[in-house]
Amino acid sequence: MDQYSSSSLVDTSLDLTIGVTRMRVEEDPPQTSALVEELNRVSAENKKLSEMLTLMCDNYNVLRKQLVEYENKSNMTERDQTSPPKKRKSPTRDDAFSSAVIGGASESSSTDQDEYLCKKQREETVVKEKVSRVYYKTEASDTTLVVKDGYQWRKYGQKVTRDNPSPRAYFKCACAPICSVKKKVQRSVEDQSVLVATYEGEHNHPMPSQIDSNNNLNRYISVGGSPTEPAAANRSSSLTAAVTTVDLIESKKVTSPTSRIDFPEVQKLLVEQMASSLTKDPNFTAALAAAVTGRLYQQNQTKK
DNA sequence: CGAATTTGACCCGCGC
DNA sequence: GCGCGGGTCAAATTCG
Repeated sequence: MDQYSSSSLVDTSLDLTIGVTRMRVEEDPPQTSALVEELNRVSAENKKLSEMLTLMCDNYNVLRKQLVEYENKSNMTERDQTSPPKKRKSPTRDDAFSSAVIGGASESSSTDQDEYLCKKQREETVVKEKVSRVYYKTEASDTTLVVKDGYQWRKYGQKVTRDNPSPRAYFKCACAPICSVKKKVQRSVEDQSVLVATYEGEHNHPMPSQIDSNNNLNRYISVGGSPTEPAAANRSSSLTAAVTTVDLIESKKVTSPTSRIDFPEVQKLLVEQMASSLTKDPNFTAALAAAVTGRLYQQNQTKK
């Protein structure tokens, strides 16, 4: 949580004015004023957007605090009730394998007692397992149930469930059985463009995409939990998109910090590339739309 | 040709 | 006990 609140302090400005203003002034005075005006307008807009984003982050933090408090309260009451979890435990060989390895009792013939112990261990691990849900905004036309969260997954099943007409895809972490994290991905009933990913468990290894930091995946800024845990419960899709964009901007900012200072032509090129890649990037447009609609919604709420 | 994905069969918990 | 439904397995298929 603190990690995220710190992210709200991050300078989200696109900083599109870098050196360009000075460059133009020297070259072509008649056009400069218009360009400067345009740049000022864009940076003002940019400033507004970053303010909105900061505001949204703050609001999110407040909401999240409330949610955590609420969850803590409900967990306390759940603990009082001694009834075991109703949901069926995954009776996978992975679980049996892991519990056997942890217990150091592999290759033994399974007696009833062993089975019972395994079952008990399984129950305990399931109770301990972190289950979190993450919403991803995608194109409605995009029929794939692929969520680029930075980790590598292996699909092991797909099912159409009763409560939702769209199929649910089942994934295991590609590092299984070392990492026993699973996720389910299904389109939201309410909004087909929203993918709901349910994560079970925590990764015990770093995110593979961290090595390749320049790819444009839907990377996360961890809001809660461990840094390797991508999911945080009940994150809104708009926020995810906004967060992605902040991340994206930041990554683009650090692409070539030295060339920005030294070479005006490179600066110009960089700015153009940045602008074009941002406008082409669906994540950016989605984040922008989310930020604006969020703000509008907020204004409507305050008016009422 | 090996790895990844698809998909029908199967397993198991739960409600009736 | 039986059927339903969610979850998993594994053979078949596709892909790079």
